[in-house]
Amino acid sequence: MFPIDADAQTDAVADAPRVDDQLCFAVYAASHAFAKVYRPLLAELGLTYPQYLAMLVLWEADDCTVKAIGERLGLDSGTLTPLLKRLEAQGLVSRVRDADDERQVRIRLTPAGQALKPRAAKLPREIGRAIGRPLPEIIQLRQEIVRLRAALEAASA
Amino acid sequence: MFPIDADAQTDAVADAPRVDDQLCFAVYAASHAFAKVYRPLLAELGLTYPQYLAMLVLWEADDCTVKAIGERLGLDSGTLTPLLKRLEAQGLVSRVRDADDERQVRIRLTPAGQALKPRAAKLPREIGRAIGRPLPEIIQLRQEIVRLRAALEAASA
DNA sequence: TCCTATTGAATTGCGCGCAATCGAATTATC
DNA sequence: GATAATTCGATTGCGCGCAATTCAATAGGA
Repeated sequence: MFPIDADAQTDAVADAPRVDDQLCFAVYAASHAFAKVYRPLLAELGLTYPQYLAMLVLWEADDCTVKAIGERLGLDSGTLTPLLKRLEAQGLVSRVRDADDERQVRIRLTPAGQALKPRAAKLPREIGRAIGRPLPEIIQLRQEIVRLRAALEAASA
Repeated sequence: MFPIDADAQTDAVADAPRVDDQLCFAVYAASHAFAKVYRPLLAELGLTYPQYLAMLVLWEADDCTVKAIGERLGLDSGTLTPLLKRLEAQGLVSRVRDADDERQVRIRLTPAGQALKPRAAKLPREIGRAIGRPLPEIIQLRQEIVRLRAALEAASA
């Protein structure tokens, strides 16, 4: 028994771990599985999954800078700039340079972006039904994954 | 309290959920956090994270078809074909059409690909230390995430 | 046997995701 | 106030990840 990534491998030391035993792979596969469930539902709103995450941030706190969204989601400008431009092209957000600090670009919801909120709000509950497990369990699982993320981020810092 | 994706939101029905409360986001962020920890370690081996996953499959069972790797990792040919070509370009695998069924392409480790195995085998344990939690906990967490993935895949099928 | 359906890869197109770099704007130092 | 360092965002390049299409090879049925 070794503390191998996350897994229960018990074989000889020189053996490569089995992919199915890896915690990292379990998380990787679960993330893809989530995306696969969300994709068709989000397609009805004209959003991709990362675009949905950005909209979640804005629905919670409108008028953010790109940096603020990036910190919240863990994404950098190389990802967010084109993503936000696509949202702008769809008429869901506006992108204007801040008058006080022209380095910053403020992202604001348009009326169309606001209008999407109630439709999006119905979405997570549908997913919740799909998971089909009691809510307290789900909440606790989320907490443990959040702690896992924190430990990993501490390790890579 | 609603079964919202995965989260503990308690606000009014019309409100969009908060991103931090979402299980899907926790998993998404944890997956990125894993990638960030693995990336510099894998860079020493000249591999990306998905390439590492493909190599794990091959180290466990050499001489696979593209389809077999895809089923194991949940990836399709659009992702795997160029990925495997890059591994071939690095001299880690060979890609040859099966003589019996010329539709299939068999992927085999080269000596260089085999030689990478013991170096890669040391990797997960380093990560395990980074996580810094008792192994039984980790194993149980992995199990729950595997079950979550299964529920999601059942829902999107 | 011929015809059809199916299967396995490859290809194309688009959208992340990140490292590296750049340029403009701001702040700090002198 | 000139200079240097920092900050924010955009850009480029590369590698996934997936949907959709294409093509060759195989399997099945009349």
